[in-house]
Amino acid sequence: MASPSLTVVPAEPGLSRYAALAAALRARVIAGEWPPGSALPAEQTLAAEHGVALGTLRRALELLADQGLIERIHGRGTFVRAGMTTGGTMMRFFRFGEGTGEVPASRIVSRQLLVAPAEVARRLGLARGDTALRLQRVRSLSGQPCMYEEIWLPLALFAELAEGDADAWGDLLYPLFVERCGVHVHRAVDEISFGALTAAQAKHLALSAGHPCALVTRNAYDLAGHCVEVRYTRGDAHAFHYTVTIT
Amino acid sequence: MASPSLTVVPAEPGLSRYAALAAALRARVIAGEWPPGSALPAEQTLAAEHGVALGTLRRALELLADQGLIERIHGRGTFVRAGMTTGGTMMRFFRFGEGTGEVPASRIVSRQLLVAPAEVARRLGLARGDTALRLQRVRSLSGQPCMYEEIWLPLALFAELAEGDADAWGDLLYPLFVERCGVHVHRAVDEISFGALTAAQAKHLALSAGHPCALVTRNAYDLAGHCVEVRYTRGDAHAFHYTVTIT
DNA sequence: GAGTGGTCTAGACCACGAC
DNA sequence: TCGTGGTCTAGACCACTCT
Repeated sequence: MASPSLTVVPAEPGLSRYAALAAALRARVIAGEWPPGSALPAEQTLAAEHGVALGTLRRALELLADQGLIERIHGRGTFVRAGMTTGGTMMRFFRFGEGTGEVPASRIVSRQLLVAPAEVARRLGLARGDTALRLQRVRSLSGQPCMYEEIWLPLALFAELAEGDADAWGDLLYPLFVERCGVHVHRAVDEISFGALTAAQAKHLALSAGHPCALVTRNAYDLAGHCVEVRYTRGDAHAFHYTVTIT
Repeated sequence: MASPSLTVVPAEPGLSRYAALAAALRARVIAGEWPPGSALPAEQTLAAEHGVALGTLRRALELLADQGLIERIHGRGTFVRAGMTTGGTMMRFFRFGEGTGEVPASRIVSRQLLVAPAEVARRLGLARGDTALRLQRVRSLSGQPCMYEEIWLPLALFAELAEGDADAWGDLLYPLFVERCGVHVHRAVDEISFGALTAAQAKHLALSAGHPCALVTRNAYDLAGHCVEVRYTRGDAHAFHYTVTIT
């Protein structure tokens, strides 16, 4: 591997030094020079490598930390964020039971290789006619089904999940994605809307067909910004609640 | 008025100098020393006043800017944020028409002085039995009603709005709050949930009773953090949409 | 104690806005 | 041209973590 940028930052036009530096460091992270969870070199080292003062380097790292790319821990070091391991919970959108932080149990009810529908293909960045892995699962709290999910995964990354015992996957998918496929979900965009359950969906949730539901359509992205998962989560609309602070 | 803090920041225990400074400046802003929309003194001045280096003072101001209390404009100065004048639109939660940035027309359908229900009193911080001003209004786009709102205002601040011609208020309330009552809405917390329209509500929206609706319950706060408005906004659940980014 | 990030300082210079 | 905030530097010292 060629030595990184051992010289002065090229002073991009219209960009401050630290902003250009941050972009350069972001590129090095995305290129995999420091994998998720690993530590970056010390500030002094990075500052010397890029030929800037410590303060400028720190500004750049603060930017990346604000953007969620890295995490700085006093006394330990600067680390590439490992991704949303448990942070992406859909429970943020629903109020079931007593609202404890309990992780809902997961049961895979279907796993198929299918041609991705147009909308899914668009979201995943697949070509028309490409196949993808579709999972359907029910999530339950205290034995009560509360969410029904349809999950689409590109085969190029998740072929590993097409086989083997899905019952052994556990209740959380994102840690599984990391362990089995090396995929780190780094950011997700959730679109909320309301609709009605089909008969099939309702059955899984022990509700009646046509019952109102909240639908969360999630696009999940990796470090490089590629969409790695499309997920449709449905739950009883009456259990939906979400809080937003406007400033 | 006593001279502010002309001496060194007292180095609060467990707080960095700039954090303590930010707290001190925040207190001065909330006390009204610099009203919303007005400019703070220059960095050099403030740094001298508080006996810190420029860099430290800047750190404090950056904190307050991140928190949305002040706004820094290169070449012009540092200003106390004037509040959400148009930024608080409920249209962020709905998809009506072609999704233009159009401001919905407002029609006040009722204005009454009523004893605040328990929940409203709690949210507004009123005593049991206190009266409040209740507005009901319909908001329309291209003549089509799309949102129905019930708005509760504490009389102590909004007595001015209990009289006069409400038809002359215009389509936005927050600018009216500033002009007529000197109340700046600085922050709002919106809780989203789902329900069904009562017959009365449905009538205003040209829908049928029991139609599914999205309900946005807003608490609006002023600079000092006091709740100055409670608002219940209802709209057709099928028009609801909202996007959240998770990191 | 060695190594990490966090704070604070002092000063130079640049970029922007208003007059 | 002047006053404002924004950038960059260089260095000292503090606070936290690990061993």
